Order: sequence, then structure tokens, then C-alpha cells
Amino acid sequence: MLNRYRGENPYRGFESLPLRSFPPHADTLPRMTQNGPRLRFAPSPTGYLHVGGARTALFNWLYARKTGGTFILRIEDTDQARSTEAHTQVILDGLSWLGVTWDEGPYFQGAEGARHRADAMRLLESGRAYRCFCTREELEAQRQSAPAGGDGFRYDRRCHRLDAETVARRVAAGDRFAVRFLMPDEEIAWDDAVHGRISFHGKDLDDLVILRSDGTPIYNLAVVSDDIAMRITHVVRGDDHISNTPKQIALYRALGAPIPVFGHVPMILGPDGKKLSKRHGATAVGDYRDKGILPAAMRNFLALLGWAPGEDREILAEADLIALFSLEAIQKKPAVFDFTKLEWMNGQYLSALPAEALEPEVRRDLDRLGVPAPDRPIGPLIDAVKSRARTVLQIAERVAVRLDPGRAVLEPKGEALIRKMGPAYRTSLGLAVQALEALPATAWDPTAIYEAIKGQAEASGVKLGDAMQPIRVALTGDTVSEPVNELLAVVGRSTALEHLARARDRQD
RNA sequence: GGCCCCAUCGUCUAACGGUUAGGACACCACUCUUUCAAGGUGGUAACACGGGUUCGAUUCCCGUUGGGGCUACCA
Repeated sequence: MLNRYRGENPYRGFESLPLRSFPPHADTLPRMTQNGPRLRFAPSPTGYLHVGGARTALFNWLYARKTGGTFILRIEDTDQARSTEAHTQVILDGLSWLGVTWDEGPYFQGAEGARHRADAMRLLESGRAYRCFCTREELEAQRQSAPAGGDGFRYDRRCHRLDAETVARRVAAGDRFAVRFLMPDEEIAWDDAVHGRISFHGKDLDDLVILRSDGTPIYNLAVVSDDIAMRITHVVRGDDHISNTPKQIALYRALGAPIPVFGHVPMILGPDGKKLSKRHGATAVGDYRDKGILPAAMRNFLALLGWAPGEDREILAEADLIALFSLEAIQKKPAVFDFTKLEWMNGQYLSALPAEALEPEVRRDLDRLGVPAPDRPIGPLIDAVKSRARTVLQIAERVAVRLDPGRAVLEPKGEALIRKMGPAYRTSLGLAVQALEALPATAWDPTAIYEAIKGQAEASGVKLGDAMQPIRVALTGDTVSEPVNELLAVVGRSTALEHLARARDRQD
């Protein structure tokens, strides 16, 4: 990469480059979005969409929808090593799944190098930036010799003090240089939409490099250059960018561009209070899709993580989220991602959906679990397990067990029950089989099954629960299921009897 | 080290100087159910600490402590 520019002035010709506007040009924008706020979500294509990023995108989207603004997607693919089309696609898929749709883009930052360089050159010409001939090695040496062992090191502007002749001579000689921004000695403050006023002072900030000696832009320049070109009015992004903001505001000022509204959203933490990362388990929105979380539930949950509508409401439809949303109501402190609550919320959405709506998803999972049932209507099975499940995947797993009780895994509670009942467990199953066998296939329905088991329980003097629970455990491995008579009906006579008999005869 | 941000139940949060500090998840109990849940009802549980300001502070100000971010020719 560096070799490419060796021995030549990487900036030759850039001075005369016109400022390009980001596509699409203003007059190609959709009419409805001509005016109003313009917001963007600008992820790096790292191969997955982190829930924190998803929430940031959601907040941007909610605000744009609420205000009739425009939501723009920009892929920050300047890290060529990590960026691939496949990675970008994962992010687009994740956002689409969540229902966070963009009005413009995706644009690619990597394609805008010429404008980034042109902006840097403008700064150079106006004296707001200067050429720095220091090499990495020299910088490192300066850092080492700094007082606090390089801790509070700030560039000493030695290259800014170079006289014009020296600079001209070195440029002519083809010396490589980076472009450094001359940080003004002034207060830099803004009214953050979520934090209120935040203030820095230029004297505490370094003269940051904005263009590398190979002519590629540094992040802070690229972002500002892009946001100006895209006419972004509201920058809503992660908390970790607070300390980048004064640098960027200084760049806006130097470039003579209007400064957008900034809103800094806190990050999301894992259960241990540390920043949510892969070691906490699922952190990508794709993971939640795979677990069987519904997009509407995920959206609702994410919106409520760090934001509250101000009423005691938890389940909010998309329209309510949009109507109630405001940047000011976003929490200032980070929030812990509570998967249990997400599951609860998903369960709420699940129970509101009819079986037919869930069927395609459940069938997909059934295929994945290796229990395809293309010829069987699974609606009744879904209805049987739906109210007790919290994810689509759980529904599919339970449907699979009802299709084939052989794949039931014995849960600790089921095991405990078997142990507690002792020999009575198998005796009870035996009696159940006897009673049920007497039922003809034509009478295999919940009511008849219930009567059969009840009659058998009364005849042998056991409580109904003690007659039911062994059947439940034998068929599902668990102590929780739909009512046992319904379970038997849904599993079907021959399959149910076969597995009950097998459980009764099992030696262990 | 320097600069900056943050702080209400275990968790997500409400409160915008005066409340028995409210709701939700989780947990516990009860209730429905001659079987499991779901549901319903109730309960346990919080203003980090210290100074101010004020008639009155969870709320405003300062400090302490504790978290976190940035401090690269990373993004």
C-alpha cells in the first residue's frame, strides 16, 4: 500500500479537483425527502451487525420517520483489509430484517477518497492544516522522550514551524508528508441532543493527522467530509464518539460548513456490566433471528433499551414508537442487555400471532432440525405449544417432539419426577396405555382421552395429576406442556401409544 | 497521566424541588385448572457517598468514590 506512492508526490493534481457531491445529487432526491432532517447510520462492514449498532440505526430511523426526514445508509469500508461485499450484505440483511429501511444508499465511503483528499487540500491551502514530514519512527521517538513516558504526548508542531521555502523544497524533492490539522486554541462546545451541553478546549486536543502520507484519509476527516457532502443534519451515534466530536466540529468550522446536531447514544453492556462483546454470547442481530426472535419484538426491545416513551408502556407498535420517540428522552447511561426480557417480549408478540403466520418460520426451523413435515398440517401443533413458548425456535423444537416423541430430551424436572415416583412411574404409564388402547382411532380426541385417563385414575385410586404427569414426561421429557389430553391428541394415537409403551418397558 | 461522559430496585426504566419513589422483566406467594402452563392478584427489592443551595432535595451546584470513552499516519 505504502509502496504505491513511493517517490512521487501523492497530491499532484488534487488541488484542482472540484468538490464532488455525494450521489445522488440534490435534485435527484425523492421529493418527499427534499427537506427535513437527514440522518445516517454508518457501520463498518465487519461481518455482522452488532445489537448496539442496530439500536443506533433504529434510533436514527425512528427520528427520521417521526420528523419526515431522510435516513441514509453509508458503509464505512475504508478498512480495505476487513471489508468485503459479503460483510456489507450481512448488515443490509440485518437492518432489513429489523424493518429499519433506508431512503438513500448504501453509499460507500471508500469511493470518496478524491473528495476527502480535496477537502484536506482546501484546509492545507487555507492554512488550517499543514504538511508534517515527521515519519512514524520520528514520532515514536518524540513520544518516548516526552515527560510522562509518552503518556500525555501531543505533537509539538515542529513541522508547522517550518518556513515556506523549506516546505516547498522538501515537497519538490518528493519528501513524503502527512497532512495535519492545526487545532485552533478555542472552546469547542455543542448542545448534545441526549447529553446537553458538552464542552472541550482546543488546547487539550492534538493536531490530528487528517491525511496519511499515502494520500488516504483518516477517519475523522472522512466522516466530516462525507457528512457535509451528504448534507447530514443530525449525527446520532455511539457514546464512544463523544471525544471525536470536538475534533470534527473544528473540521466543520475550518471547512466553513454548518455544524449538525449531535446526539450520543450510550453503549450496551453485557450481564456483567462490561461492554457487550462476543464472549457474552449472541451479539449480532442475526443470532437473534436464528433463535426465533421476531423482528417486531427485537425492534420493540431495542427501542426500549436506553429509551422510554415516558408512559408505563412496554409493548409498543411501530407507529407508537415513531410517534413517541425523541432524542432527548434517550438515556445517558449505558444499559445492560437483558435477554430474558427480550424473550418475554417475544412471547408477547408470539401469542398475538395466529398459527398460520408462524407456519413458514416453523417449517424452516423444522427442516433445519431435521424433522421436515411437508405433508402434515402443523397448525394444530403450533397452537398446542405456542402459548408456552417464547421463541419460534422453541415452538419448532416442541412441534418436532410432538411429531416424533423419540427426540424428546429428558429435562432435569422430568428426571426428578421419575425419580420421585419410583416404580409408580412405570405402573402409571402401564395403566394409561391400557386405558388408551381401549380407545378406537375414531374416538381419539381430547375429550375422550380425558375421560379415559380420568376413568382409569379413579378406578385405580390415583390423583389425576399423578396419572397425567408421567404421560407428559414420557412424551416430552418435560413437566410443562399443553394439557396432557391435548398433547395425546396432537401426537396421534399410534405414535403416542408406541412411545408410552416404550417408556413403560424401558429398563434403566 | 490529560481531556470528556455517566450514576433510581438484580435488570430495563418513570419522576423534570413537596410522591407511601410508579411501571416492566426476573424472583416468591396466592389464585384459577379433578393434569402443565399461560392468565389474574399480591409481595420482596432502589434514589452510590459527603458537602452545600432551599422552608423542603432522588431532582439544582460542588466534591468524593465507582464505572466508561478518547488520548494512532485505527475506525
